[in-house]
Amino acid sequence: MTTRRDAVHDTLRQSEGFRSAQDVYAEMRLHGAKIGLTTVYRALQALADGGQVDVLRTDDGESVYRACATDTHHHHLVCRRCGRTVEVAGPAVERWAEAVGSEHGFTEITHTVEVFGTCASCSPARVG
Amino acid sequence: MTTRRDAVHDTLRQSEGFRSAQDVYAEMRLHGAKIGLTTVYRALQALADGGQVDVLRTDDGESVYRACATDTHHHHLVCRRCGRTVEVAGPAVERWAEAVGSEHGFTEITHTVEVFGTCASCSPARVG
DNA sequence: GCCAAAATGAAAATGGTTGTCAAAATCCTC
DNA sequence: GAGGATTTTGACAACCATTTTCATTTTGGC
Repeated sequence: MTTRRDAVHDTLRQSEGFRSAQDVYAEMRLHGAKIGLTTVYRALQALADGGQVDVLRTDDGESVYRACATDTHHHHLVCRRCGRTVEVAGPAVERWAEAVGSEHGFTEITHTVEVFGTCASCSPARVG
Repeated sequence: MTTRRDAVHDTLRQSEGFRSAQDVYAEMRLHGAKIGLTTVYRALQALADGGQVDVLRTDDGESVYRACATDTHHHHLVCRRCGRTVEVAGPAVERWAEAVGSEHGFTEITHTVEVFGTCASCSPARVG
């Protein structure tokens, strides 16, 4: 058996960064794995559910997964002109979110943070 | 009617938080506006493109828009079960966003923060 | 008024993700 | 080890937000 989940997890481990479910599926097929798309999705979800992989959404709304290597949670700084994205860490925000949540009796707190700005390359350029 | 874009922008201004394109569309129709879903999408994109509205993705991968408020800036703490919303201020976050932005050479920094959690009334203990 | 460019919108297409459900694999019980 | 319950799997359809298409309408200039 070796549940397909392990295979999926394995494939993800072999990848450097984040991969979409479709990517993982395609790669597994390339390697000759006999697996269905549905199963890949389910495996990924289960893995994410169990905390074995990290999930995040791309700007396209696509979910991408990464084998849990660095559990460093981070956010994105996005240039509103060129769309360039920089990954940023924000321990202060994490703490703030937690604090604000429990302060109001909320539990299982998660948060979404998006920082928009105009990057250096676009800033000096004339606007409009 | 000059451009439907103004109508869309207007509708968005009347909303407190983030609204999905579909929401905006539904609301406009309720108000009797004669507009198509396609146009709402296009207007929202143009608005976002011009920096008149902020965009972000929900956990569902749905795009939500908010008119650029220059008023009192605050964030929302949303219960993922009952949808209850609490407005919260986060000076620490504001500073963090600014710092992180300029640290990477970004200017005109804005940010969106949404905190999700389970409120006291919907505590996990009751989940069955 | 007329023509050209832009805007509009209804419907169809797109595409990632989820649901369905029957078949196959696995586990448990005897 | 056999038999049946349970879980997993996967092909395919269903979903649904978003995008594209394309013909029609509106806007603007002359």
